[in-house]
Amino acid sequence: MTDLITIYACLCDKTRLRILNLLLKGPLCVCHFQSILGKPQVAISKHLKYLKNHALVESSRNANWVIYMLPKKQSALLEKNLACLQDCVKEDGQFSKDVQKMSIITSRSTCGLSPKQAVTKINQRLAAYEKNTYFMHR
Amino acid sequence: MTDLITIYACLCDKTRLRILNLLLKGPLCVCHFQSILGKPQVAISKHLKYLKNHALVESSRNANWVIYMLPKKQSALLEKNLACLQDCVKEDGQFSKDVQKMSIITSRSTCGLSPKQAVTKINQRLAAYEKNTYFMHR
DNA sequence: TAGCTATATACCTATTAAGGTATATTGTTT
DNA sequence: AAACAATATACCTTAATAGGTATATAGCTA
Repeated sequence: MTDLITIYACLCDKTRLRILNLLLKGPLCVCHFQSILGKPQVAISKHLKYLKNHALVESSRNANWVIYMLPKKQSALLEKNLACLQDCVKEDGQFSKDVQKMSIITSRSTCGLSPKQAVTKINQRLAAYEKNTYFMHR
Repeated sequence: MTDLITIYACLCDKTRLRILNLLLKGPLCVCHFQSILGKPQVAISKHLKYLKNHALVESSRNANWVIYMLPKKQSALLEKNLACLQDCVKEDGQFSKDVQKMSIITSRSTCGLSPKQAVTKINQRLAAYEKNTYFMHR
């Protein structure tokens, strides 16, 4: 549905490119974008809204968090451009560092939480996992 | 030199996409863009300037005409994105029609010109051909 | 030189978007 | 219910861009 022009319009902002590059690795929530990209919450939120309005991302709420992800079924156009994007940034330091940070954040364990908190978190993760929106919070 | 964001910014306008799609087939001058795209001269001129400012096209003057073409040496980024563009529009009616029109215009012969005019034109074409800016005018 | 053709530029208007501050909303926890 | 955490929205300011009209420029022709 989203036409080529709109896709390019979404791609012509650095923050949005970084967001999409991260989403190519998996779902992520707003606060993680914040810490990875180092941008204020409102900036992230507005860019995500922009991407969502143009159908480049989807979101689903999980407790207090809203998880963003690439659309489950993508148009051929979007697929091609995301593949091209991935190819274009693969040697770019900033984009690689973003992905590195992401893997650190999403692999964080529940150590340090109280048992109750840990159970809650793990249950959340399991539920999220089944909804294909797996992610982690401290 | 042109970064990815800038390339996407150039690509997020329909007229510019159509211009680039045509240039993928070969050099073309402003007035031909006008007749193929059906846009006023000033619009074409401004979009070409935009593309040139961002190093997505080059130009060279040939008599009264200014011929635009893709850069002789393109960055890897630009190459990838132009290839992706070509792939993305190959099933789009408008872009195909543009190319069809282009081939009609650029294959136009010198029939109907006075001998002197024809010689002049042909010399121009030869000169242009050697400068890799071959195109045709009535 | 004067007129002509092709192209470019100046200027104006309207729209869009980015970035910021403050506030609202939604869901959770106690 | 109240406080809290994560996210979203309203509103403002500034900048960029598209589109249009009018005019300028560059090169050719007679």
